[in-house]
Amino acid sequence: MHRKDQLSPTHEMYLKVLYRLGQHDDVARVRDMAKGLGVSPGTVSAVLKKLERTALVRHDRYGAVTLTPAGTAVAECVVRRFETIKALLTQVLGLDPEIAEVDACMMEHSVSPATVNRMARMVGLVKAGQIDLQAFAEGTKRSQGGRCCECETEGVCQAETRVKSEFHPRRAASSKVGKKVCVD
Amino acid sequence: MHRKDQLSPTHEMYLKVLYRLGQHDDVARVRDMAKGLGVSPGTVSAVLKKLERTALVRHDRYGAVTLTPAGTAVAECVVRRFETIKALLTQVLGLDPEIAEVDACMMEHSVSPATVNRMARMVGLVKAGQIDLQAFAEGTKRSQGGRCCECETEGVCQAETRVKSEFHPRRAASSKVGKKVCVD
DNA sequence: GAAGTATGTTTGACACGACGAACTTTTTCC
DNA sequence: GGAAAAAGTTCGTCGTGTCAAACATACTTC
Repeated sequence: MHRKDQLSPTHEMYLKVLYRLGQHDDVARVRDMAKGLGVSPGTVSAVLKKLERTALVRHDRYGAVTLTPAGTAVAECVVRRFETIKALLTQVLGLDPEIAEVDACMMEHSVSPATVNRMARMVGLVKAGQIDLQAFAEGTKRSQGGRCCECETEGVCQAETRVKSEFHPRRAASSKVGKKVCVD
Repeated sequence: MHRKDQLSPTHEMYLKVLYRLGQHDDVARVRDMAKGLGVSPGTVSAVLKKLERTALVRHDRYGAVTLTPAGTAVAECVVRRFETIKALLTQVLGLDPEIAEVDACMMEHSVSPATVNRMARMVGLVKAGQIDLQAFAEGTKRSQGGRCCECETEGVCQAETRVKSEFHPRRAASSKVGKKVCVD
């Protein structure tokens, strides 16, 4: 499904987590990445090998993991996309930050540049008060609840939200928060 | 990566394509699905088998493929999500429909119900003229171009847009439209 | 400095979603 | 109604991303 000339969402996540770890701690290690990604250390080892082959990370055997300049550039792209999407979801659509993070984390890997760009501009204008969201803010209290609010069909809907793991909202420390069923 | 209790994006796409085919033609066949999904007939056969086991589709050997009521419900959920996201992207963010479709098709499988709900409401208010996007509409002409407009870093950015296949914008009949590099 | 614990790596296995090629059925059309 | 073409299925294979378990290395601590 994914193209050879492009990083997979998975690989982008590895870079992003590495980037975030670099901001918090001095050195990142396999263990930290595994924790941040909700994945086993063995898996991290394997993926790191590929990322090293493409010169996006440097990995001292049994030692520290660091981003190369190229890897950093990619990670920054991903983080920037994430922040923009999250800002749109929270500041324009008024979503709960937790939900916004999960959604943004899924979108950040494949959303088009044009879309991110528009999102950023929209956020900017809203923040600058040039677009008035008063009408939207009203009546936002409801529809936050636990049911599937998006569709009217009866039957099962796949929609679901989950607890986020430290840096990887999409990989839920194996605990789902709410399974929702279309009943309205 | 995907959970047992939830359909994978792939399976949702199969259902969606089947749904769309059902609207256009009388009966859907493997060939049509393969075409619509940009995938080989063998792959369709295999996936259909799984979808049949979970009672989402009915498939007469060497014959027609149809959605069960449960499958229809899921497909309708997906289509509804798609339409809502696309509407937000085009009508609120002013994106080109082609781009909006590609992006919406990627988001439709994992966006949370809460988010879709907010999107729908936002679209509604904008359409009803209760939110004024005049400020946004101005200055929208630029930033549509061929460069990576979302990030300032030098180096390579994974951002890319592609031609959509008939029903599956994400699986581009193997032709990329533009590879973009962060140069700004 | 040796033991015990933390961390990392390797290996073998698995499910998924995809392909191509060989084969089978169905359809078409002289 | 039989041959040729089109459609569908099956089979073997592949790459990805994952795990658990066995093994290797590094770090602590006495």
